[in-house]
Amino acid sequence: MQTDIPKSKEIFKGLVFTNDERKIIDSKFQIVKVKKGDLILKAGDVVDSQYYILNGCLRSYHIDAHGKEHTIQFGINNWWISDYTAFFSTSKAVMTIEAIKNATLYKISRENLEDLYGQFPTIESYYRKKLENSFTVYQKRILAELSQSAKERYVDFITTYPEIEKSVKNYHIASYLGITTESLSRIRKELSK
Amino acid sequence: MQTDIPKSKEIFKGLVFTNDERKIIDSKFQIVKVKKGDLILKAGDVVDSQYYILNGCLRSYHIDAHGKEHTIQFGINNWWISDYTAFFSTSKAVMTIEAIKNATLYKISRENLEDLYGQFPTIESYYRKKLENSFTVYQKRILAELSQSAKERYVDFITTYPEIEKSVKNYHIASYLGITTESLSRIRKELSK
DNA sequence: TCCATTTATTACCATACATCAATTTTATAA
DNA sequence: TTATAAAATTGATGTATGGTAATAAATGGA
Repeated sequence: MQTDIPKSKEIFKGLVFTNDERKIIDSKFQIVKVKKGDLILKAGDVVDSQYYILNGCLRSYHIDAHGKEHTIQFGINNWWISDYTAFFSTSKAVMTIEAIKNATLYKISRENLEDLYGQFPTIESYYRKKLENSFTVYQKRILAELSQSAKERYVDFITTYPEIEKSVKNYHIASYLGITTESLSRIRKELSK
Repeated sequence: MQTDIPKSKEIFKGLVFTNDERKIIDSKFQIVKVKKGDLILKAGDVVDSQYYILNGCLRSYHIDAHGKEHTIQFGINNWWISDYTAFFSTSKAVMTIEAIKNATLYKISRENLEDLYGQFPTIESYYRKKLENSFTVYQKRILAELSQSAKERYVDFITTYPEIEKSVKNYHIASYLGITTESLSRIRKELSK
């Protein structure tokens, strides 16, 4: 049995709320349990929610015109995941989100999130920082793709995200780095020397 | 002589303010005129401002470990530019920002911007949307780098940003696409057939 | 534990883009 | 307008990564 920690305590770790406030916040999130292989979102879907990952592992990927998968994001413990492009613009999903391992998620709808923004400025500020941080991560990734070799990007990846490396397949990492699984295999061989 | 349009009318085109409010807002921005070749920010600088581009053309670029330049962003008419990674985190700049053409900018400091956030929720919301939009643009660029050839990315670039193409050199575009100027030249030859 | 399936590796060859070194074209300033 | 510098192009060659196919290793279910 899991101790019944309020969702708000898990999600908004740094923020302080009264018990009454926690009740309001907790009521906006819905627990979703998914099994390995499940898709929580498919390209073309309407995206009206985002997900806090309590545990497990997921990835969001795009399938290009040639049918190839490109991983945009992995998500583990304490991360958020969604198709944010679609979520922000209320357009249809271009990403698919798949559970790589069984996972427990807290789902919140755009509507409920906007309610929280209105009631709790600290929550709005929390999401703003999250967005600023994602922006920074994306910019670093663009620079890495422009300036580094596949080997360098792989070493950076496993150094920066050792926890993710444990949970995902090499072909997932390859699709994140933008190389084939064969090339990644050759890189790994090189590095093992 | 230029008609004296309030800065706030240029910058926050969709938003409605009273004359008194406009005075407050306008007082937070400072006009900066730069000449072709000027740098408004250098790698290593403290970044405490961002810039609205009234006219002209700028680019922000990163110089990698091998001394190569990688353009992250171009900015023209009505765009914003800064080293946002540094601006958000109050860390030192990793980007250099250069005027490609003479330009007129409206500069706002982090402090003044936060004042405006406090006084005008619509301004805070304006910047949030801007950030969401940049996030989306970055994600598209990551996907393009992962899934498209240099030729495809070049065609997309000149189709999406015809105004920018007019103002910048081919080697600027090459550094944005992540290829050499020689490769871009070959791609252009191919396309002209 | 064993079999079936998934995942990773390897070899061989192909291709996109990089590098280097001219050379030509275009822009700029005296 | 001419001289000079900056930018773009071209050719020859190198290299990183891709594609295909076969095999090996690891994983997971009966």
